[in-house]
Amino acid sequence: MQSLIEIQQQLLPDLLVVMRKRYLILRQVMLSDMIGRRTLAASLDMTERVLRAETDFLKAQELLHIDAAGMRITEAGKRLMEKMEPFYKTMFGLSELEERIRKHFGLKQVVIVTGDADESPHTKRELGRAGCAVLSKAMQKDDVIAVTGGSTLAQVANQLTSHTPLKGNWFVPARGGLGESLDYQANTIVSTMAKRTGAQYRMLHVPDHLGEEAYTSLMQEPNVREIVEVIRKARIVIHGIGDAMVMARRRRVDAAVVDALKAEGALAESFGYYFDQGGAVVHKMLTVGLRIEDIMETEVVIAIAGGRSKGEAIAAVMRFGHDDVLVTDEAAALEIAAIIDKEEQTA
Amino acid sequence: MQSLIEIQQQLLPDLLVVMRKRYLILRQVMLSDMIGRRTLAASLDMTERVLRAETDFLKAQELLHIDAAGMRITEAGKRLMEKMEPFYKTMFGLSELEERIRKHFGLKQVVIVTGDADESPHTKRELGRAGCAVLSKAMQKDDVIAVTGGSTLAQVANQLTSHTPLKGNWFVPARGGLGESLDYQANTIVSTMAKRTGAQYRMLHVPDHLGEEAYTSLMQEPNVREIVEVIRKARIVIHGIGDAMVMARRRRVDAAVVDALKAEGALAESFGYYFDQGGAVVHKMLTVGLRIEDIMETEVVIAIAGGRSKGEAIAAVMRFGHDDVLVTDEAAALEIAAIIDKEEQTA
DNA sequence: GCAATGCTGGACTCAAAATGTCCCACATGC
DNA sequence: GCATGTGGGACATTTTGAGTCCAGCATTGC
Repeated sequence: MQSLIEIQQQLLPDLLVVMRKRYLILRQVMLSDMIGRRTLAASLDMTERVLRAETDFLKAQELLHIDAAGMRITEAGKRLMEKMEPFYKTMFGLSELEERIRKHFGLKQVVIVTGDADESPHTKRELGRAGCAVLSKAMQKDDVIAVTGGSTLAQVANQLTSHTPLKGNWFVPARGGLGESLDYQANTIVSTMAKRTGAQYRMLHVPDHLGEEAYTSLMQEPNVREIVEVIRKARIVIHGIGDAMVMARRRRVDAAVVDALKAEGALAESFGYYFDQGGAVVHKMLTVGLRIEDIMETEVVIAIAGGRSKGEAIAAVMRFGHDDVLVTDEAAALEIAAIIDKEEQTA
Repeated sequence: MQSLIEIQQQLLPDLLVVMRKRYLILRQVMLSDMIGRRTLAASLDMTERVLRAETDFLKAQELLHIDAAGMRITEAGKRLMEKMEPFYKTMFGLSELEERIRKHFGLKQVVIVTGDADESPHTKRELGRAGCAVLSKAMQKDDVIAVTGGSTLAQVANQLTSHTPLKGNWFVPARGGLGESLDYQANTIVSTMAKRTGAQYRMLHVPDHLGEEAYTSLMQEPNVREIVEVIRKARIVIHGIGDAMVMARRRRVDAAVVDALKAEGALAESFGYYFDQGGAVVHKMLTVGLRIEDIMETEVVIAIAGGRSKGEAIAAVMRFGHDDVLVTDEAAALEIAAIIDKEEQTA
């Protein structure tokens, strides 16, 4: 059964979307006994016209009965609902999760792939693939796309393709270099992405973490300045999310700062900033790269991260509230949902 | 699994059509090893442009590899085909049958509903439903629709509906009265159909079978003449199909004629004519109703009949070659397919 | 019995997607 | 090197989809 769904997903990706839509309409009608089009549209968050097209269809299938008094479900419709019950969760569980998380954080879109990126490399690859799809859709002509480092972003870079090379697009690193391995450096990822899509790119050959003095002098450099200006006006940002402590270690932040982070409850790290549980920035660093105020003005901010262990960190960054799209995996999504649950209970 | 497919067939028949289309493209590409767009379009009976839209999609899904030399299926595509194999028949078996029969008899459309009308009243009802759908789609403004008698047509009549009453349409009986029960009389059916759709109707109060003398004198009658003229210019004809001997008995044809029919190999009866295995008319009767030459000029001829026992008769009438649409059931369709098989083997 | 409300379905407009048609540059095999 | 067949770009046109209103009708509450 699962296998049939997988096949169908490949052959017509929006099958489940349509199916879910029709199912929800039918269910809502069933629960409402008798209901009008406008009321139904409102309760399902659809425009009247779209709903109408669907109800016309369901009527033609004789799953719905429509007359001047309103709509009600037919016997055949009820039977269909019953038969569908056992499939619902496997089929739409993820869509349900996506919608839940999307609404809770006020995002534009949430994409969840099956599995746990912590455990399976396959899931990590799928995560990358999903990220590519989202990014490709967001890209337009002559865009500047700022990219962070990390293994997940590297995964995205390795799978990015473009049918038609758009020379007008620029990939730039969001921040300077970290102490990470070369493969996961923002610079490396940026160059891979550009090469794979036939786009242009610029690198930022500067350490990410700087003292005030170094910062001022670097920003005097014309060629640094120039690229930084490009970075700060990026229309799209795509970034990973990490655990605060893990990242601090990887960045070789000194012990005093680590203690400070701990004290302030830093949970997550993303594009160089540290966030606490409530999504507040607990640690700011002077950077030549993308600053928090740039992010706030970026048109499309895409977060991509997966794995059960990252759930908490992802929730923290989402709460920060300036992301538009979240790409994650099932394990992380379930963690996030649990956090939402807990919060809603105490509230 | 079976059940999931049934659900989908109800909830998204439109998407399954798309799915089949994509499957067939992929299969054809696989079988052809490497093939070009135009060649492929020709072998699949599609226009180049729609095929292109589909191949672009399949390429994006990485199921198809396209380069300057042509297209070939990818590894992922092959795997998909394999995984799909076991589902294909349950999902598209009927579509396949439809297409096969359609092509063989050169019809415009074939519709097959599941089941056997001989055995299950439910299938008979479904047959009627499908007939309604076809008829509704064919009807235009100010059409004249000629209708024959029979239980299947009665079933159609009882389920016909119209969203908007079109006063301009006329339903007329194709032929005069038979010795059948009132419910199955063409006149009765015509009146039901007209009432249910808000259309007009005329009846033909004349016995179907006439001697030459009676014919001539009846045709002198102005009011008979008038309605006969309307009948003969019908744009749509919808008719049932019966077994020749059963119909002859029901019509109380005299023994001599029955023997003649037998001798000539009459197999099927439809709109008052008897057909042999090859679709040739073996018995002509003088009629005030629709004549064979009128049928030949009718724009839309719809045949509707089901049940395993009718398979042979349906095939015979189809071979006659002036039908455009056939609505039948699975059992009859399988019979028809078997007949086609046999014939193709001897050929 | 009547007014008010809520319902569907038709109509219209506008935008977007699908489709039919050509043509060009290019690979490939003869 | 030529003929054939390939994908892909371009563009006009048709079809479809969607937003918005409103008329006509049934039901309900008074």
